[in-house]
Amino acid sequence: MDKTEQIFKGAIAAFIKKGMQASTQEVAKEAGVAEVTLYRRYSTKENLFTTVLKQVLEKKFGSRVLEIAKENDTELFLTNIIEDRLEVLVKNKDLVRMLLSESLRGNLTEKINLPEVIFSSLKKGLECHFQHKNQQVDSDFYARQLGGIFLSYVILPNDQQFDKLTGQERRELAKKHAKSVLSTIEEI
Amino acid sequence: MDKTEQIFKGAIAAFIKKGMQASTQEVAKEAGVAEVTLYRRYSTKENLFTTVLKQVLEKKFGSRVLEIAKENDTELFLTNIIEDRLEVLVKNKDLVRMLLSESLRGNLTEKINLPEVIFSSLKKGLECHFQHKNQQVDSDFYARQLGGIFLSYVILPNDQQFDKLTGQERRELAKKHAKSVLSTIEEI
DNA sequence: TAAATATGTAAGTTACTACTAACATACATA
DNA sequence: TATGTATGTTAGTAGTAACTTACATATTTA
Repeated sequence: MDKTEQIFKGAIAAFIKKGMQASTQEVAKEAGVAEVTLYRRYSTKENLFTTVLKQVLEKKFGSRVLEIAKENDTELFLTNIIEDRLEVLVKNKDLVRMLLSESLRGNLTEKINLPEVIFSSLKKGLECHFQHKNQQVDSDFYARQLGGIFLSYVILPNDQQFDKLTGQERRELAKKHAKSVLSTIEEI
Repeated sequence: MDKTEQIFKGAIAAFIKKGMQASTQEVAKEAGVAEVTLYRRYSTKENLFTTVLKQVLEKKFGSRVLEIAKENDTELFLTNIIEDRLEVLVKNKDLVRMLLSESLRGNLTEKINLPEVIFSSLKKGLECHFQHKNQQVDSDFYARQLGGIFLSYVILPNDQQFDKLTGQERRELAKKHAKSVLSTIEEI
């Protein structure tokens, strides 16, 4: 019965449904809390959302990228990162879509600007991996390539639901994408 | 001084700035037209926007995909399609971002749902191309791959502005992406 | 137990916005 | 010239939403 948790869950639910346009009334209702409580705690609607989203972003999308980057085999590294991030993003598809939508509108501050966060995190991972290998690559290009893969599964219509694939199938899909990225790296 | 054109331009300007949340007042101001004129012509704000956007979408994003698909060499076909669509999308980046944002929110009807439009148009192009070549490929997968490339340039931050590349540089970039896609096709 | 703190209720303020109505004016056409 | 049509101006309606205030009640803490 932690009020804070109630508010967080309510805010996220409302946010997923309507984005930042969700009214404080709706948030209060979802949370089972008085509207004025939200204002006493967070002062403004905007502050409420950014506070909540910042925390959720860390919790749900907390980056394992740097850890994965330690893998020495590049194809394996790419496969792992694709598999890992794709799983997280697709699992939280509705939330991700709202975050993207609001980011595109410029409503979200830097720390919760999802494209920014995704891109820079991937870039760091790539830099880390290839530094280990003493290999020079255009990390911007490959971060973009990876980011594009993730975006495509979240934004483009997907009939053959990623969710419904078995672990094995997902791994193969990730590997396929990894090879595609790798092919351009080896070009250099 | 065509009023219709004024209204279209004003509506698009307002839409780019604020999305469907743009008020009719703002549209009227941008267009240099009385607010009530909008209602007399389009009845509702929603109708105004969908009418305007549908037309703009056709005019600016009119698909050359099928034409390009006739190219017999697959690498060339991919390079051409990537170069062509990337140019159009990046040139209209602000508009595209708003369209994506609204599509993600589910505010736009089918005909102007940009992810849908992009994906299905790419898919058709791929099917057309490979049918000519009597080759069987997973067009869903490759349409997704191409779509991901486009999305990455519109959504992800890009410091080395695509806009500022020369024609030659763009072509090389497109070719690089094309080869990446091709590498997974040849896997089969 | 007493005081401080967190919450709920209810009402209100202010500002915005989609949309309408009434009337006036400009312009083209018959 | 007379009439219809497109537009502008102004005012208004009704609904919504962010945020505030005042007061009552519950819960925690000292």
